[in-house]
Amino acid sequence: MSHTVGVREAQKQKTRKALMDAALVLLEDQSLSSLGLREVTRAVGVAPTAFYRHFRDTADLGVALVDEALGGLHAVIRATLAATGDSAERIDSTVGLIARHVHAYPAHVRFITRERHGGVERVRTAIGRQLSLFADEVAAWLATQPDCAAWCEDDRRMLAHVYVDHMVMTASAFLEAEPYGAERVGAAASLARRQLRLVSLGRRHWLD
Amino acid sequence: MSHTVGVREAQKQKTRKALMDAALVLLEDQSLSSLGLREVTRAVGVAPTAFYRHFRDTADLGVALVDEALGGLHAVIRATLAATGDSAERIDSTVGLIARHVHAYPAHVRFITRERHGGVERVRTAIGRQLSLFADEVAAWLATQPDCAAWCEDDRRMLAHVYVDHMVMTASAFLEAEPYGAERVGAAASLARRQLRLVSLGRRHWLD
DNA sequence: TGTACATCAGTGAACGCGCGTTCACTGATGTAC
DNA sequence: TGTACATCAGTGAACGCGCGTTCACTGATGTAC
Repeated sequence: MSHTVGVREAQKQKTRKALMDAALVLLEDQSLSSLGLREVTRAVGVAPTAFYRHFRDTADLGVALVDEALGGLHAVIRATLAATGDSAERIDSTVGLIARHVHAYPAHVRFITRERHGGVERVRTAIGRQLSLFADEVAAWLATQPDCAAWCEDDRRMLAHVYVDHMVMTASAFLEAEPYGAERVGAAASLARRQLRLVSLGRRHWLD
Repeated sequence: MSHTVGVREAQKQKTRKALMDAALVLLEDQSLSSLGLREVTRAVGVAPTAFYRHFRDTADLGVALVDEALGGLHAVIRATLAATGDSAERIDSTVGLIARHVHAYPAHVRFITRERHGGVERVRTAIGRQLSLFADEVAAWLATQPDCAAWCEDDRRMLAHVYVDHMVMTASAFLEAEPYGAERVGAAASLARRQLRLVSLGRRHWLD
């Protein structure tokens, strides 16, 4: 039942993707706020004016990058939450998942951590909205967990917030560790696991 | 014994400060990576070339802003750690302190959260170094606390890291809440306090 | 205290350059019959 | 299947503009005697 797109539309999507990929590379050592439209088209090998066929401006491209970077993670998060196992197993597999994701999509992760508090409002808002949706999903899942069922809604949101922030910070830590080799990546993983253990302990004794 | 600086040196420092203040204002809706030297001098009302009497480039100005924003906080942190009181009192006063600091220096706080993962390496490094020093101080203090004395050094650094990250995140949350009024600021404070309570509980049961 | 010289923060003109945006265009793809 | 017209992704020239950096300068402040 897949809709076959025409040759023209396929080529258009290909150029659009090329612009987004080139932007991600250029954003490795600058912020979106200083990214030039001509830089991006030059990197792709198209005329500067071609940019306007795809995006209104670089902020618009940034919003598209947010969707590409975070849009697909909702399913991953839901799957991670649905997984079974005791606390230690869940922590290990979650941290492993983050490590693999950062390794597979380093430029996307860098973009998100850089622009989360960056200088382009529309992009900051887009990232904030996605992270807020992640927190919603985690909070809804917490409501189904025996140990949190009795918590007030606000406290569950607080904890969900902690988990989401921790995920972003851990991804960022992995990114910083990568260039220094496996040892530093392992240290980042160990740090992340112990932090999650601390949170687990706090969670277990929240209603004491 | 205070050294009296000459008129010329005093005037130079005044211009330097004016450049830094103007930059902070301009950085409220852009990143350092796109801040122009001419923008800054225009805002101050000096010739573009005057900039070079104070800074090599805008990255250099950024590093100076990092020192201005974070350099003075070491004493504040040490004082906060040295304060007495039970866990709840300490949490309340710490969160209150952060709230007041953000209210007093919003532009500095925005600058730090924006550039912590921003596009200018030298500035990122300068911020990372300062935050790492904060973590050192917190870790050293934890070593003096009865409940953490038996922890391994790595675990104390982990917890110190959590406290420092939480401080930065809370400052950023206050900053985002401010324009929406006292209610949102109060919610941010409540969130921060409960997160610290969660950490306290985890800490108390770490060696169980 | 007064004088003669040195220092140096800030000036203003000039430069080459890349920027974002406009416009009319081209030619391959899509569509109707 | 073939033809005639419409669509539209990408082009290339042109524009005015602000950028970072250079340079020789000015004139107030500092210093030595």
